[in-house]
Amino acid sequence: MARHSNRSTSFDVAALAGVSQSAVSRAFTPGSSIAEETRQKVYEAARKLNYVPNSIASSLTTKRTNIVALIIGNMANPFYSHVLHAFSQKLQEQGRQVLIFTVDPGAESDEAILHVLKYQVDGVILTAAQLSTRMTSMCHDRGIPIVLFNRYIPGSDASGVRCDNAAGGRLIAEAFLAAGAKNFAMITGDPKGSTSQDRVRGFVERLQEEGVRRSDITEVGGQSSYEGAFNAALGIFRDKDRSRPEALFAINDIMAMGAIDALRYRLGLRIPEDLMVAGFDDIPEGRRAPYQLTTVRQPINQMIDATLSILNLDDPSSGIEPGIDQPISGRLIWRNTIPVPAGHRWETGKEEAARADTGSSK
Amino acid sequence: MARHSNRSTSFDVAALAGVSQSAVSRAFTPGSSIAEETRQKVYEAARKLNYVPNSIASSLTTKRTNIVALIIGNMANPFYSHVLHAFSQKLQEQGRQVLIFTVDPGAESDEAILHVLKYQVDGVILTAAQLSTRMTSMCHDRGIPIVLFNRYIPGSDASGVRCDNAAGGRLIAEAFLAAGAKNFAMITGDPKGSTSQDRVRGFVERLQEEGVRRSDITEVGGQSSYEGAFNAALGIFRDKDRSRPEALFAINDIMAMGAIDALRYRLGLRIPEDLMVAGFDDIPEGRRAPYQLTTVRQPINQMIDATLSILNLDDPSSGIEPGIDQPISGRLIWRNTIPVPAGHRWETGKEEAARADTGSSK
DNA sequence: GTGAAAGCGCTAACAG
DNA sequence: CTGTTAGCGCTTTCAC
Repeated sequence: MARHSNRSTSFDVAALAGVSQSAVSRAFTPGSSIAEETRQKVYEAARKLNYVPNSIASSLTTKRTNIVALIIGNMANPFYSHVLHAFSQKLQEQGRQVLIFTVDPGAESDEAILHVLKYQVDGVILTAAQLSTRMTSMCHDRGIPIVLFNRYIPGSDASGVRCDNAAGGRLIAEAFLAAGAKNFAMITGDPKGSTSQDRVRGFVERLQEEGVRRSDITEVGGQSSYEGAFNAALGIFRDKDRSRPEALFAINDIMAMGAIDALRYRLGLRIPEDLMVAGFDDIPEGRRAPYQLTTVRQPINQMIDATLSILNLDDPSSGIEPGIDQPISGRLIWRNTIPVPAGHRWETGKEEAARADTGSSK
Repeated sequence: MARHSNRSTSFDVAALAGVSQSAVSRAFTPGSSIAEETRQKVYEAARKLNYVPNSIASSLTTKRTNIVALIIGNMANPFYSHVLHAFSQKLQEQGRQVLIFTVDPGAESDEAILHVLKYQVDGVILTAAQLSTRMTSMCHDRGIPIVLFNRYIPGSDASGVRCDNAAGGRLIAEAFLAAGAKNFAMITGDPKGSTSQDRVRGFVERLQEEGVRRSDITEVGGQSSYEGAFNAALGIFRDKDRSRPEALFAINDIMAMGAIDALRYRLGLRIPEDLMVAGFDDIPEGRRAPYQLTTVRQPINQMIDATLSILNLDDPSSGIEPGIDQPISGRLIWRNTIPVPAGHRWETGKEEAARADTGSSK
């Protein structure tokens, strides 16, 4: 049987129901004026023919595909697979679907954008990937709203939604300081990405305010991955020349997990006794028993809502706002990879609180 | 600025280039007969106008959207996020994109299919979700190929690609037996899913062949999730009435990880000394230092290739094959959660071998 | 409330 | 090789 043999159209349904084709269209368009009686006739005919409206065809006239492109640069980091899941769910609830575009981590997504454009998507969300200003303006020109999730292009007119990464970096520095650390190490992510840069910057700034010298802060790249951080950690702590850091900040949780495993299983270090560690993101994986990671929570649901609201999918006539970029602040979640300083009263990151804004958004 | 203000069409390009509109169409259609010179003229005009062909419009005539629907029921299991990533990458290489449909784990995906149909996708891949035979035949009727990934509907005409789960279950049983276990426990997944059922069946069958009584095999549901298995493990091993199992089979790796953490961190058990554990899937996460999970590797790249080949996206005229269902066998990856039986020569699951077919498919 | 008719942006014969 | 001409399946005026 050849494909597309019997895909029935609104004309077929119209014929069967004894109405005009436009009546069929109306029957399936919420809010259009049609008598309940005719609508039922149409529905019955449609059911008989297994008719499903062709939304591709309708988008030709409506100029809306109900498809949102999600460009994602690092599916290996669970943080982003949770983000993807959350977006997909929320969008589905509004009758839209996510079209995925994967790009290599750290790669330019300019080429991807070109493909995105072909599909006439209603909006695009870009996460964990680079993008040139030229591309954002191409989207703007065609009236396609684009928002950078957890990323921004300095000096661009593209909107961005992100956690206040610099402030988060400061929070971690603060925690280390309170716990008495004097020597520090960082495992950084994508050196070109603003996310990693900002976290690093905040962290270092806060440390420097307390008189820590930059030379007392070791810095190694971990490629934003578990494996990369695993090796990076080995590199830092094997090096006998340096005085051993007492505190390690991995700029995201998945790297913190990799570092912790390397430290424990390869180097036999105890955490936090021998070394304190912190991450960033607060992915559910970091909350698990072996890690109990102290971290900064990204307010993911808030960020997603903000993204969707900037996209403003419901009102295509609204036009594109000039880029807005309001960082949302995260908060420190205190678990077990930094010793609680004596006499210090920290907000605890116990599970009651932990559920507040994270994970599934349902 | 209102959206869709200036999306230029092939007519605009044609006018600027001084050719007919069909020439523009040809210029962007690989393999169509057009003079190199005119093609260049068209390209130049297109560039000036920022023209990108509207693939939605073209699909109206070609009957191909270059979109493949992926219905996914359990994004929380890393196995499936790896699967998603792999599909997306491979499909992208062929110039196609993945449209995501998330359904609640274990839920019927019948409603999702209805939405899929609207988008006129070229094919659908269904993973970790239930589907009625009625829906598969609806797809068949309209000539949309559908393949069930790691799932099958007994007695259905839908094609399926899966690991030989029953055989895999037997492999685990075999390993436990070789290591001298006498009492067993299982943590199962979605009770309605064939995947969990088959793994359990193979496991139990093999055990029974060796004279193990069904009553010596404890069975608890773990909801296919880390957390579910964490709690399930606690339930099994807290119960003082039962003689404590010596071997625990979690029917997927993510549950094995949850169980291991519960056992170690809550109950203080050592693995494999106090209890041996095995999983299924061979997700990269299970290879990490804290787990070193003995498991059955799903030949994910083979499975993906098989799926794509059944979908046969390149040849829409071919018609849909009557359901085929050829399980691909997985192999046991021996790591550290089952003690290696003395004198037994097992194929080791060291990393050289581990890279053979798994993870990124690049 | 309903039908007729004109497109949406593109591809696919069909002549030339 | 190139232009002309029909549509693809649907939405949307516009009369009635």
